[in-house]
Amino acid sequence: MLTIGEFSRLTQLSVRTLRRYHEGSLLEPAVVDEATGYRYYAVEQIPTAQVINRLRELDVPLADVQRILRTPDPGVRSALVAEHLRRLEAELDRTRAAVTSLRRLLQPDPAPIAVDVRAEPARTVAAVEAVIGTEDLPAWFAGAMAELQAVVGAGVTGPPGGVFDNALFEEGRGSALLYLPTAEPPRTGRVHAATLPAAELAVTTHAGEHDGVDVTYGQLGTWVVQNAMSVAGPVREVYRVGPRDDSDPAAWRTEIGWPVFRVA
Amino acid sequence: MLTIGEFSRLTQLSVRTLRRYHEGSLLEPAVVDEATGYRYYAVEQIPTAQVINRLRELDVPLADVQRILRTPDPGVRSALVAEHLRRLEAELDRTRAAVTSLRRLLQPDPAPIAVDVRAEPARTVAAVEAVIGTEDLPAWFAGAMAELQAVVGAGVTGPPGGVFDNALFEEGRGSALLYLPTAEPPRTGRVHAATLPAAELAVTTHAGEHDGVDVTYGQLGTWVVQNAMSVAGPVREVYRVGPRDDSDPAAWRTEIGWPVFRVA
DNA sequence: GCTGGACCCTCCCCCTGGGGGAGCCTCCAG
DNA sequence: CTGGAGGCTCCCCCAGGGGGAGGGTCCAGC
Repeated sequence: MLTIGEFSRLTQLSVRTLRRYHEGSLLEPAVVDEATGYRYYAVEQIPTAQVINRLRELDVPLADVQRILRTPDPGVRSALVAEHLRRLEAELDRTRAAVTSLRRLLQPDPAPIAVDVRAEPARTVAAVEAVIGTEDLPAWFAGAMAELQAVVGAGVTGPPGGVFDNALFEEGRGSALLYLPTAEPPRTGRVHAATLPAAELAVTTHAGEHDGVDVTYGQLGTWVVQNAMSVAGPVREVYRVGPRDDSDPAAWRTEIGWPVFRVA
Repeated sequence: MLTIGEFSRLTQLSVRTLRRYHEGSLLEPAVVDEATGYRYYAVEQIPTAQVINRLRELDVPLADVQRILRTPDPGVRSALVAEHLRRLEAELDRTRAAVTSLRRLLQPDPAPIAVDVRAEPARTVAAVEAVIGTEDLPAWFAGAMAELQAVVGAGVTGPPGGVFDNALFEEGRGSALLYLPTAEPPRTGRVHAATLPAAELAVTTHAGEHDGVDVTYGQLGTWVVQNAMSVAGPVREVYRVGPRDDSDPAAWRTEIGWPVFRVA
């Protein structure tokens, strides 16, 4: 039997934290003295404590740690852990994107952007739609693009594009639509025909990898406001040159179009 | 002039968060209506808001964000940002270590460890010492090792080793010592002669990359307790085979020794 | 057998960086 | 001129800890 202090030394968990884990029934001491309240731990609990420690280092929420610990089947358990590792990967991607965009934001004189205002007619395309969180957007995007290309195949009549609800950026969750233009939109799996409404668009083109695109968004937003226009509706993107067209990210071109109307 | 809602849409910062940033004078609205309390932002503030947003995505504390924003010199500013990126790198290393050690912890039947108890005589070595946080340990370690090797050179009479205060693990901060055995310890820069006291050591050897070493620590701790011994003093490591001896991490051998005394 | 100091207990408040919601005021388009 | 969208403040909530007060317990050395 180990006192909490000894157990703390053996597990690198602070005494306070061990008490908290007891309280949250994450790691119960083997024995609690009824009279004194003293906690006593067993040597066998050390590996468990270490698992908790490592999972916490991976920022796994305590609730999930509990779930993992309570899972007896090692296969299922490692699946749960793998799930969290995927989350870490996604976070790493976000971090990379933030670094890229920060580099762009902090460079002394940002290149001004060229903005066109043009009327876009309504058109019907093959699309995949979902209500999704920004968190899952990249994964959804990749899947939807693959499905679209598989279904539409050679019938493609132009570059792919997307339509993204403003709520997606404002609240982190919203409707997203990915499309491929084609003459006869099929209806297979998640792919179906969708009509993009006509709109007056303020359009600019983002060059380079997609990670720094939020800076261009900001510039476009600034332009829209400075030109006495208001935003009306979801933003549109057209992937003129993407990873499928050129392996060099510097060659990529993303067209960003914001539906606008003149205020003044 | 933009209302807080419009500004929120253009910067992807929630209205709540913008208000909080105002309160913390991180991002002050260009105009605040005295009568109504309404906040109005200028288009020019969009890039600033974006910088804040990206820095927050990198988990830079608000206080540091403020410091970065208040730094006028772009050179100094990017140095501050680079500092945080280094912090991220360090965190990534920690994450990698946690993943490695977790993999070891979760494998069904962990290999039992072989523990020897042996008396170590006192000896004098060339050492670098510091009181340091676990955070900075890897960087300090690399620097100290390089300095030791440069100073001691060919006079080395054995593998390098380290002595680490228990407080380092218990409280995240403590004294660390790295040494190289040599006949005549020189006194140059941070390198000086130090005497390792004689000790009764419970010794085991950790095989493979250093990342999973905490699991071995736990096993050694378990062994010590189960064999009715108590820990007395800082832990010692000897790097029998390290990155300097073999490029394959699987070949590395770290000897871990815990000063003990028999309780029963 | 006693005693002092190390160790343990609970309880409360603090931190960061947000979110939810109540209750009320203000702006502006129809 | 009026209704609803959108603004305001204030308070409580969350995770996952840390600091410290005030008091009880354990045990090694005398």
